[in-house]
Amino acid sequence: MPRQRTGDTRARIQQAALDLFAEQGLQQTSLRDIADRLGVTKPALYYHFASREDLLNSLVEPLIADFEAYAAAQQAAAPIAPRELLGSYFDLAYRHRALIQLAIRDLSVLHELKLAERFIEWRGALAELLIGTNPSLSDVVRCMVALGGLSDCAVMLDHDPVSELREAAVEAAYDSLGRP
Amino acid sequence: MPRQRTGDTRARIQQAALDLFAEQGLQQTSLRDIADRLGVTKPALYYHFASREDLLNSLVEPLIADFEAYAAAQQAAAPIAPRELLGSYFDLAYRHRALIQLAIRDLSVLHELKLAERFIEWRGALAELLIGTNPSLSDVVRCMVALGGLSDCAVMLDHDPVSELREAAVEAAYDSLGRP
DNA sequence: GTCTATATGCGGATAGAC
DNA sequence: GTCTATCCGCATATAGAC
Repeated sequence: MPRQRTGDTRARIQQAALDLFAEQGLQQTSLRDIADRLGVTKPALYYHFASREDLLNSLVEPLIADFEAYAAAQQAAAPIAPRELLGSYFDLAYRHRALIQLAIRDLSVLHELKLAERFIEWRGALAELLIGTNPSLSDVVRCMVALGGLSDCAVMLDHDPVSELREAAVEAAYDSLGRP
Repeated sequence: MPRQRTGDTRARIQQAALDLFAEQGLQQTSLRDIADRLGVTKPALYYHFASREDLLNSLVEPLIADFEAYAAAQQAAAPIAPRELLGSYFDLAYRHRALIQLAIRDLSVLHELKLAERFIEWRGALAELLIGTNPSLSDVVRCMVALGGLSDCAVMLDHDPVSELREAAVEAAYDSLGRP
């Protein structure tokens, strides 16, 4: 098949960046690495992105939008059955597993992209839907085990069949909540 | 109080390094940062450590030794009641929470320190004690939620009273295993 | 859109004086 | 034990030709 006509360079840069980040980490990947992978020179990248940070932001924007919308939707739909919330949270994490894997592998990404506070916000909102506004220490612990476990599984076991993985993860997370 | 007489510079460097790593991440902390914090110059550090890597290794050695000994001891003592294993694993993680926090915040630390394979080994050994040698996907998932949740709690909720935290975390982890 | 050439700064690391 | 001075390499980023 023929190469696409034009305008795909920006997207190719983004894909090369994601690939390299996954292979060797974000901090360890320079603009030179990205340019080399594409067979162009560094300055070429600056035609498509104003700076390294600009490139990074363009990669994370979709995730931010999706998480933001998800948190808002869940809050609007409250109260929700725990199992349902856990399931949709698994789906969300699975959908963005590539970037989350990156963030897990190198959490300082969160700081570099100023995502840390947002993540805490989103997580807090979900936790409130699960365990209310005045949780005991035990509630907080169970919630952390449940939500943390879900994203861990979605990200680290993604070579297994999704549907089975989802079911097993939701079940384990639900059990960790300790409901009778 | 008077400054300590001598010989504490090495330890002061290590402490400054740990503080800065916790504040701004390992990759983002240069030898210059460390030297500045102590009010000395970079070359001074090289009198006490052969290289940056040498400094890093000196920080992680105690953790390695402790984990190695723990994994061996647990394997030797098999079979162990799950609750007991989860509890002692919590204690281990809590004991080393400063460094684990670092590793969690920036997993590439594990690669930089060649700790990744060891961690997988240790975790695998513990998992085997919990779920045997031929686990189903559901077993693997539950085990990941349980062990991951324990260390998450030990590290991220360490401002709460330890004994209560430990009890709650072990209980949540045990429940996530789904034993009847 | 992509190139060559270059500016500028910071990283780890060493030599050698005090 | 700590300093000043310095080397080297690689990072991001820009100027200006094609």
